[in-house]
Amino acid sequence: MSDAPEKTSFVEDLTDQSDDFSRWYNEVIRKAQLADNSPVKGCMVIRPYGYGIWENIQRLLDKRIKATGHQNAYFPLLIPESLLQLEADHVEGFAPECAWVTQGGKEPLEERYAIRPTSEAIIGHMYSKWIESYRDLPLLLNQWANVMRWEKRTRPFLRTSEFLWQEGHTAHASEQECREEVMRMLEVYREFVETELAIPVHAGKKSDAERFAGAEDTFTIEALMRDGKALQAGTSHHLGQHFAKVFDITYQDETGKRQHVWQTSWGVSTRLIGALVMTHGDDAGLRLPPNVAPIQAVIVPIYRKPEDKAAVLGFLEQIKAALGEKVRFHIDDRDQYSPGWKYNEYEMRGVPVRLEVGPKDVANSAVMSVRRDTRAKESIPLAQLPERLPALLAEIQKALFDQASAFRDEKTVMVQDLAGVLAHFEGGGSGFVAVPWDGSVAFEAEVKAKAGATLRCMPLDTSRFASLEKPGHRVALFARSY
RNA sequence: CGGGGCGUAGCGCAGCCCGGUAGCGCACCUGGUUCGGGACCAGGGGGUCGGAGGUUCAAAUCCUCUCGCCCCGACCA
Repeated sequence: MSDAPEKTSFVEDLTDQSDDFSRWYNEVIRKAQLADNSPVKGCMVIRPYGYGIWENIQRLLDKRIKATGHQNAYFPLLIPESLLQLEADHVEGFAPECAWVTQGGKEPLEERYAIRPTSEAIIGHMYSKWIESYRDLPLLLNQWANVMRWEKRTRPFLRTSEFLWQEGHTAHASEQECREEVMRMLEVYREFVETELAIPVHAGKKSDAERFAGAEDTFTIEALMRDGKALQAGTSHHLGQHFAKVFDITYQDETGKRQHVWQTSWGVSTRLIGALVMTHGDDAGLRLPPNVAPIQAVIVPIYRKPEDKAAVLGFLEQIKAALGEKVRFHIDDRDQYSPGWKYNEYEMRGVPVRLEVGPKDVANSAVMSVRRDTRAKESIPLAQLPERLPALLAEIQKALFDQASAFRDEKTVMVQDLAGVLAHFEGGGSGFVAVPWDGSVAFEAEVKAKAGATLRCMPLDTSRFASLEKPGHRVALFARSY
């Protein structure tokens, strides 16, 4: 082992990231069994391992959504066309990518239904019935659901025709309260994504050009993938009173006056799984952050002789008892695969820690742990395992975040003007380019036309961009993106 | 939706140009030996060539249409 030639990858048959990042991405998703293509265009099947990540995302985010006062509910999949059309910008934004139900059984429908591309319309309609008094506000609902957008170009997790997400929809009595909610949920997303997914993000405001269809303001968290492209990882929208006016969502205030509510909506989707893959993955495959990894530690028993097998399997019982519910572990005792095969398999699937248990370990009453991220080995005495393993997982979680942060910072450059932005991208640069921006639409359009990069956001935290401060300007981050 | 590429066994590919009804590697099954970084030997199963139509005595191979996937672009979580 230690005297063997240093290999950067033990995995065969996986394209290197540097050779073809897209291909690497598709292969990892397929080989790690996160998802598979289905017979329906742009629709993937999320396999148990991929869905396990989603379940962990759901669990950890749902806790935060509830902790901030929201309740879950469920609204219908189908939205009558007339409802969707009420908000002009909204329908203009989404109609081109709606799938329509036009027939029920053998009868054509009187009015066609859109398969929801998002639920503002149907929820707005219901809110108008439920909200009467200031005492009914704020109304804070969230739903976990699937939505469908007829995308021209799809990619597993990043852009699928059908995807899973949560969408929060809230109604408030005042604009200020509404804006506070928008920022509160943006912060929930930022904290969640950085803490649980170990993905550093820039939280900021979208430009008018990049805003959500029908929103007054859109805020976003922007992550950076290993290939230098940005990915919008979550959004929080200030909807103002647009939807309230068209859906007639009003309440009587303390003085008996009729007022329109102020609304927000916010969501993250299964795209986060794609972000996870592209933020942490390496040439050997996935590297999952322990907090969301379906399997945090895989135990590989090793034995040769029958008496070794009995001893090892007996020792595994002690390990199981010691670990209990402390970590999500899996014992791979399949006989048809060699230990070496299993090492490679679980590294490719991104399991954070591998625990090797062979005769030597049994003799020492210890297990040999190997980190996925660094391949660092450490023998852990059984007695210390219940303490040491969770600590090790926490170290890996932090290491992945630190590594991604360092990469992101290294790939964030500062320039002073439009020429600087163009020079960066035309010179083959990638990543984020921070620049003082006066709000000029022409500036934004030129970057898009010449460099293929868009304004990802105007970061809220500009502390790191102090050198770009300029009167009448805001710092803007440009990047090529997914 | 525009440009390009590709659909042959579960996966990766060859065969197609010069029609004669499929082959390789891995995977899979059985038996045995193995097992601390993708083990080895022997035996075995599996496809009618994305789909539809056409040309032909004969089509994976030629023609038309269609569906899907990948890459680049425009649009978007």
